[in-house]
Amino acid sequence: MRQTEVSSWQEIQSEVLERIRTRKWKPGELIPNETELAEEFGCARATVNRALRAVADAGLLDRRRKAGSRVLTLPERKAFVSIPILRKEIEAKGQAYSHEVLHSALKQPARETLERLGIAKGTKALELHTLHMADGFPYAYEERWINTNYLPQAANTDFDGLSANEWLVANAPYTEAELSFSASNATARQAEKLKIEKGTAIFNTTRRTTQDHHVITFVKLWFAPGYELLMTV
Amino acid sequence: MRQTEVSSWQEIQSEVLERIRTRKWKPGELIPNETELAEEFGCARATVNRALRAVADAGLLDRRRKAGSRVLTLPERKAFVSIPILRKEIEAKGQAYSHEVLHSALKQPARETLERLGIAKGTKALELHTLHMADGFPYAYEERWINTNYLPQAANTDFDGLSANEWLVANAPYTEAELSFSASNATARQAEKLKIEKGTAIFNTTRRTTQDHHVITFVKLWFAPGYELLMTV
DNA sequence: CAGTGGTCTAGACCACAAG
DNA sequence: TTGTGGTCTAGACCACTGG
Repeated sequence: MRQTEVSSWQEIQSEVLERIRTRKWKPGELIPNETELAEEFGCARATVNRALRAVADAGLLDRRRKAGSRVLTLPERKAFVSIPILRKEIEAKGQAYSHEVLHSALKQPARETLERLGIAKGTKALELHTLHMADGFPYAYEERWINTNYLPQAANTDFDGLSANEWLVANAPYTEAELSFSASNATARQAEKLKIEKGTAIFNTTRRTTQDHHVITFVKLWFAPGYELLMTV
Repeated sequence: MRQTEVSSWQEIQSEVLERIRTRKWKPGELIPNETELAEEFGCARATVNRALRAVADAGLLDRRRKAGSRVLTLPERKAFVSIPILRKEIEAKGQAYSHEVLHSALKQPARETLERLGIAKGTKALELHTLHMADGFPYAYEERWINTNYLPQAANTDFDGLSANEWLVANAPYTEAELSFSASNATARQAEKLKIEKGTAIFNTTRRTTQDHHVITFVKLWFAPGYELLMTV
């Protein structure tokens, strides 16, 4: 028979997952320590360590020095989500991407926005309103603020060619991001931009990215009806 | 050249992130190989490997045997999302959780549901409608199907005490899950359950979990207005 | 204080894919 | 064919924290 060609830490990981799944190791229970498992599997402790770390990262084990590894009672499985670049997302559907900058101004933001950008009162920032389109139809409407105190070069950039979304990804890699997703009824203004009826349910995203505690940008997105965010675990 | 005197893999990771951020290593560029970096940092190759693996996991590097490690042009940063247990989510807000099973029946699902559950025509499954409440107010309305062919014990379980959500987490750990999020206008029925006005925008989730390719459950959730899904990177 | 996981090392061999 | 990352090992010391 053909060997399954998996590295040993992955095989150990599978075995561990299996024991948790089948309740051989019950929720709340301590599992054998790394040394014991290394003996059982006939491998180095480092290999067991790698396997258990992976299982713990998946949210199924609680690992503590001295206390050992315990099977979690209510595992919080974690999913990966990638922050989308709209152009790619649209092109992945086989549609043509385009965008239009509807508004661009360097101005003093309202107090709420000042706080979100973490800048002082009296400071200016770049405000952008952009409509993203798929095959010419409105796909998402975006309202964005860019912290030009931290990113002065953004003030002199033309976002008609490359969208702010992509320009930032390429020129101001963030270290942290906060995302939120919600639903709301389209306001008259949003409805007009997206060419839909007022009150239609739309999917919203807000995102704030920072670099070493300096806010880079704060953006709100409203998606045209039918939008669906998918992810797998 | 002067050694950079970093010791742990995390410090190396920071240094690598810094070099990517400051464009010392530009997007699309090949970075030195592991052996060279190990020399520069004065550590073992395994330590560099661990650091680079972490950076690659974060979506910033493309690592290939023989080809080397390359800085990605458009990094797709990945966020962790944990699949929520509604009770915990509500309690975390300092509110009291309760739920009510509005409907429970073992019956033959419609064709569409049969497919989603991956079961044969003529088979029965458990249908549940549940209202989740926070401080007595509707929080989310749930429509769920449980694959009782694979999980026969679910048919004899009373979900009035422990919600199906938690019972499944505790009794049928899944190996894979598919999630989707969207927005919609409340239908008359949904509005009635959530005690809101028809047409109000609500946040929807659907989830399908499987265990070794056997579908465990398929569930749709409609959240009361104001719900927000948060995540950080 | 002592047991457990966290990390590092130096060296080795392997798997993969670019040229 | 051969360079690069992927992994394993045996042993060591460290860091945290439970008892």
